[in-house]
Amino acid sequence: MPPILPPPTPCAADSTPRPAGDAVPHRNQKPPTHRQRCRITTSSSSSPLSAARVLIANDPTPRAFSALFKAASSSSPSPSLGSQLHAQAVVRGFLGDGDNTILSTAVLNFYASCREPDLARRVFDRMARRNAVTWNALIKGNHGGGCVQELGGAVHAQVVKSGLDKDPFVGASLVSMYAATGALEDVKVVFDDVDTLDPVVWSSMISAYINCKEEEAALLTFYKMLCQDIKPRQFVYSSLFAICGSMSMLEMGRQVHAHSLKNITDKDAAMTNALLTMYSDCGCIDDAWRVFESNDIVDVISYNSMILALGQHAQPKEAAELFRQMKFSGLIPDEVTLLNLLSAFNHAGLVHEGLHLFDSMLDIEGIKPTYQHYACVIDMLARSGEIEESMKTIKEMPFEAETSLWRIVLGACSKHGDIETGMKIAEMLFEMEPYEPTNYILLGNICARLGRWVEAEKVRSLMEKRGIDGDDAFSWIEMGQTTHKFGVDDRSHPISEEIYRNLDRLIGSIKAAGYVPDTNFATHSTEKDRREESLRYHCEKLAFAFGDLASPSGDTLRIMKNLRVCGDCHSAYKYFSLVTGRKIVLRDNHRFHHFYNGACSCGDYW
DNA sequence: CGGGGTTGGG
Repeated sequence: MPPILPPPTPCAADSTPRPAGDAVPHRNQKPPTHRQRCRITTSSSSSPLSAARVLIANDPTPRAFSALFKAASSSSPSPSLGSQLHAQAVVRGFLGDGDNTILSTAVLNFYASCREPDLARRVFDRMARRNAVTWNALIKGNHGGGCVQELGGAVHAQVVKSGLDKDPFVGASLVSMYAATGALEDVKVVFDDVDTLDPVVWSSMISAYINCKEEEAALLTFYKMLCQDIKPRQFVYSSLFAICGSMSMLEMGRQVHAHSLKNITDKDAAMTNALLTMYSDCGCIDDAWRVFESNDIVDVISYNSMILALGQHAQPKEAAELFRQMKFSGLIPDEVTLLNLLSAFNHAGLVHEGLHLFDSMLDIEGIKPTYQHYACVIDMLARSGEIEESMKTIKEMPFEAETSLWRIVLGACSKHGDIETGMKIAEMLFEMEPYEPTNYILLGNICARLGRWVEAEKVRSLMEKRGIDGDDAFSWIEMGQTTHKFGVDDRSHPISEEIYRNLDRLIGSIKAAGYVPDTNFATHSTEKDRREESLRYHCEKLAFAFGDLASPSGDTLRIMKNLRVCGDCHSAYKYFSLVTGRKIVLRDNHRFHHFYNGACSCGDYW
């Protein structure tokens, strides 16, 4: 028999001061009525452990057990607490042979939320009767539990046999179960069989497409849903905002925002947070601020999202100020908060502030640095030129460095021309992941920056010999309803000739203003004038030349690039903003650059 | 007793 619940003395999980009004029976109190016994457990769902003590101290009903399991499932479930409760219920004979579908389902659901599919399965097998809810709980235990392939299909077959595949609750669960493993074909089968007039099934279908990286299909599903006259709820809008943000579809994002204002009256933190992030991801930090400030449901994630956004948009001071405001408002920062603030300092090269925060994390904020925090600080040290210090930190940290972290340091070596350390790391990386193109490109860049063109060429030919190809660079810009995409030297655009003419004109005027092409960034050619030529038609320059042509002068241009912006283009953009008087927001794969009046918000540190 | 969403960016 498993141990019974711990005695009601303070323990690690329950040492926090008890909030006023929490249900703790006083010694001289009358025993609670049956009604009260049910209510006690549900009202103290914020503290399952203390609720559990209350329950066991009194005379619990099966119904009370159910409520307790429910409470325990929602807030970071603890498997040990669950199994103890389970044992208590067994002792009382509540899970005997009789009809106890409701309590059994509650137990089942508890194990499911703890990701204990085996235990869940055992409870399920012992149940005398099963209904849609039971099946649903079992399915929930399957995805995320890691045994989906083996069990998922079998469960699905059983569900079909019992005729419950029409049930929208079960359908929604099955959809997300299959989506978790990327089994889109199975998702579609479930979706077609289920009663699709249910809004949640549509919602889970949209999420399924997002999980499987089919963003367009997700949007299409949204349209189909509207055509069926189904009113979207907050869940759907948060998914859509996430899509629009990740794809930088500002126009679409604004439309979905307007749509949500018409359809959603009650506020919802998750939806608003997604909206905030959408505007930030589309380069509109001001709109993100507006959403944040007009939001009266502000939670930790709201602050985290806004601090992240400010960091990405090169506003570390504002991020730090918001962090203070967050603590002042009584919200407790979590590890993501600290990570986002650290990364805000990192983006801006505020090494001193970053190190100070990192060193005081545990003592002042009570948060133990995770691997991510270390990686951020190591990135910060390396990029600011403290490569030795960053190597030391890697050795000292209580985690094993992953290849992505080594790659960051390699990038820093390239930036600071540390060829020795760079070579060492590159060799190690070639061993660990011989087919990762970035490693070759970074090492090639180190050689190129030091003018060692022969060695740079060697790295390139090695890449070719191994059949490795880097990602093609491309940039895109939204104009009204259309997205215009440009590759390097791309001439496929319908008005390509005009674009090239405009770019030549622009380059002429920025050269007159003092722009000098930085040929260090042209690694594809060894002769100097060929190198300059190869820089001239980089995709981000083409995108700007097009945007400048296609929009009224003075408009802000928002341009995206799939890779990190090249140094020469960064310099050219500063001059572009000077000679055209435009504001330019450039999003690369890492952060945002705001160009205005000849300068960039990143202060040339990136 | 039940289903769907948001932050950390690779």
